[in-house]
Amino acid sequence: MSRRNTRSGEVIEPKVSRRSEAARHAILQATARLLETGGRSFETLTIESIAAEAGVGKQTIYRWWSNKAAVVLEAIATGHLEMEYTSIPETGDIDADLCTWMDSMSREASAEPNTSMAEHMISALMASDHSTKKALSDSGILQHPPLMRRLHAEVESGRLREDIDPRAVAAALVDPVRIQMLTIGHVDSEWARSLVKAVLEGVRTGR
Amino acid sequence: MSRRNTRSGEVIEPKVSRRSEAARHAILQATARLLETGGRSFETLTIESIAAEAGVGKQTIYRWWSNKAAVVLEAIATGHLEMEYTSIPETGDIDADLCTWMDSMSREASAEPNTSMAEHMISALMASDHSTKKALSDSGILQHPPLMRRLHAEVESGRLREDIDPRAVAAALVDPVRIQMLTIGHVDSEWARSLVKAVLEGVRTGR
Amino acid sequence: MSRRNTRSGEVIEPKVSRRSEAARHAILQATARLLETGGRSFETLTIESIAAEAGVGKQTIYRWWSNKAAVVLEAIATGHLEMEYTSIPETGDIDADLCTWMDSMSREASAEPNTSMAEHMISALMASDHSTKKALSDSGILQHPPLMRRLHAEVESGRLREDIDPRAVAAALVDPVRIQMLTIGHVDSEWARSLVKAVLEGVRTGR
Amino acid sequence: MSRRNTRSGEVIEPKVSRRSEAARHAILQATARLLETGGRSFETLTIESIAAEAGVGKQTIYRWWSNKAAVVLEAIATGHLEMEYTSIPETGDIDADLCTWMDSMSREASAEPNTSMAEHMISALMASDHSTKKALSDSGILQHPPLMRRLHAEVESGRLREDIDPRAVAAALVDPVRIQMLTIGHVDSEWARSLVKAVLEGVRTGR
DNA sequence: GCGTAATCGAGACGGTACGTCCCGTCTTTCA
DNA sequence: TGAAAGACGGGACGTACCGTCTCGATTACGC
Repeated sequence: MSRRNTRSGEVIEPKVSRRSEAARHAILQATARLLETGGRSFETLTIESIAAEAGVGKQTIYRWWSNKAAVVLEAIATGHLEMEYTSIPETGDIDADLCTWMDSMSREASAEPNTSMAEHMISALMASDHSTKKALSDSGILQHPPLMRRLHAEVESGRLREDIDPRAVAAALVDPVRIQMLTIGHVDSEWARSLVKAVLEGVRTGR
Repeated sequence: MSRRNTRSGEVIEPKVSRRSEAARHAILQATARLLETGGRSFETLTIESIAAEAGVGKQTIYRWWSNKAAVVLEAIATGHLEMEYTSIPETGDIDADLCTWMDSMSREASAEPNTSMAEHMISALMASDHSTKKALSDSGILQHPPLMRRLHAEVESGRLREDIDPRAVAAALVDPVRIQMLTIGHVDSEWARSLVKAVLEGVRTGR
Repeated sequence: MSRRNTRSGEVIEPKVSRRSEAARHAILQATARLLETGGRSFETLTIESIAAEAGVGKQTIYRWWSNKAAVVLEAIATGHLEMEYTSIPETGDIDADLCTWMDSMSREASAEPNTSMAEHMISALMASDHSTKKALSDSGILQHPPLMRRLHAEVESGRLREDIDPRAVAAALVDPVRIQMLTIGHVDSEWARSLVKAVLEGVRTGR
Repeated sequence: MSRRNTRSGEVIEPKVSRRSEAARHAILQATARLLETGGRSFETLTIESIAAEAGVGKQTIYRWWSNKAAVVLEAIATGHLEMEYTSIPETGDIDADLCTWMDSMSREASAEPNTSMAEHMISALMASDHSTKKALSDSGILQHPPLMRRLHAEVESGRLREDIDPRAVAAALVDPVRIQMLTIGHVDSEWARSLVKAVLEGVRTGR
């Protein structure tokens, strides 16, 4: 009964992918809404709640995403779910700026624990398969863009060395704070000061 | 919590805690077994599987722990579930030692992803309530003891500054790697080299 | 951890089967309610609707019954779901009585089609496995008790032969009507008259 | 239903029914194939499986039939799905012939239960709407043609009465067996003998 | 050493969510 | 424009666990 040949006999790949953009959008939107204002964390977010919020059948989600991690990460990648970066003060004193910035991050996290975007993203990434991880890491979202910008600016004005990968420097500054907040929930000011000092001045002696 | 009064009016500390040490041990043991060789990650680990594996009623778990995170963390704290720390080479060249160490960590993680103890522990900590977090963080397990030992040794031999909190230094070295492995699954050698350089030498110019 | 031995060393069968009679009752009750007054036929009856109506978890149904047919049949067998038999007039004229009885059955079925108990039961039986069928057939419910009673009475008063299995006679009278109503939805009076005549007088000639 | 007018005002019979005979055939064929050798019963038969088996879009089925019952019944009515009637022996002894015939039916049903054509047809009829039922019942397929033929032959040769509707007699013989097999799955020989005796000789005494 | 009360194993219970299967409708593309 | 393909919103499936509960049986203590 079925045919898919041209007159000339070749088999043609169907155009297909009649995927509904409306449904896709509704799903990502709903995911963002639930995580941002629906009182859901990544763990308590469910496929069913997304489907309900989006007015969509569950199957429509399962058809295009392998699990909720994939949905959340796509919501992040597409900007439906916006990352919130604590802004870094710009007094010119990089030491002080980084310390106050870390304190701010800690304070914000303490205010409403277990609901930060970073937390959602890390949970989602941990639950993802390799290819999904790759895609998002390439996007650079993990690198804390505001910090990267500041580091680049400092390098350009000659206050920071240019022979060290700024991505590594950013990681050295931000990841300890992230881990601290994920696991302990807050950051000690004194500890933060040491961290900043170590990265800026180096810990090796005798130079 | 409950106290009983004798006829004579004194308040007596209840002997209580007829808690079965055998059951407690069996539960922590089973938890360790499931996570280490049972093919379970923290997410797929269930209270029911622990109870079954331990030959214990579910209630016995719920009676003494508030959730599976608490069980896992106690298993870690008591050593039933042993943390595995990639050992740091000791060639005397701290730069090279840290770089090869990071490469080793990456290689091990790539070998069997999503099953490292660190991952289980972070998941468990994220799922815990505040007091449980506090208790474990105080134990120092998060600080990577081998690295702390090495840093202390270097400080003592005068090769590293002693005016910087070594816990912060350890975090600056190990947490970026942890985050990288949690989220991306592996660590780039070049990036690791930059990280080590930054922390050891500092990124500030013109000193 | 687990033990189940007496002091004397024998292994004891646990008393168990702590099955909740309340739940069992609620489920059968709910099933009956839905079929009788809930506008549900066997096909449109769902396990979920039963569970909801009974205020019970789905698992509690699946734990004790293999499918909805088993639930329905148990509801019938235990009397939670009562069979409704059109009553047979008793004018003494067995021919006329049976004919009016058949007409009544047809009229009732036409009134509200697809909802008679007989229909539910046949559907349920068709969907059952062998052992369940056996159990219910042994109960005699399929044999139309009022008709059986009448036939026995007629035999005793000598108006019907006693050398023929009354169960077969009942079947010869009632099953054609049932099939007719299941498949066509009503019964033709003339056809019914022929049926009664055939069974009462026999169709063989020359006796 | 729709008509078109030409410019010249004449009413033209629409060509209509651009319905694809090939599709129609493929659908009925597929239905038959699935029920006969595809291991599907009426309940487990799905529109989607028919469409897939026929290489046809689902819509093509829904366009022309109201539900799967209608498809199945049309497959029966058009002979795509052939009814299988156990043949009646012809020894001349009508009593014995009917009894052995019933035994054969029972034996066949026991061989592979839940898959007989009769079962499929009854299920389909139960699920149909009134008009569909009417159409099929008028076709006479329900009356077991081989039995009807035999009864007519017996009447013609004067061995059976001609003043009783043979359709009712056929029903009295075959429907109890059908019900028995639908619900219990087999037929007891002794019971069958009684059934035949009752219908042939009648159950009334004293004539 | 005897009664009593906490703890134990077992697992049923009311629930929530899972991921799958179909339903019947709708939309797109092709011949 | 009919038919194939199949995405869509929806509803039910049967399963896995949740955290609570009840049930004897088994201690270990205080009298």
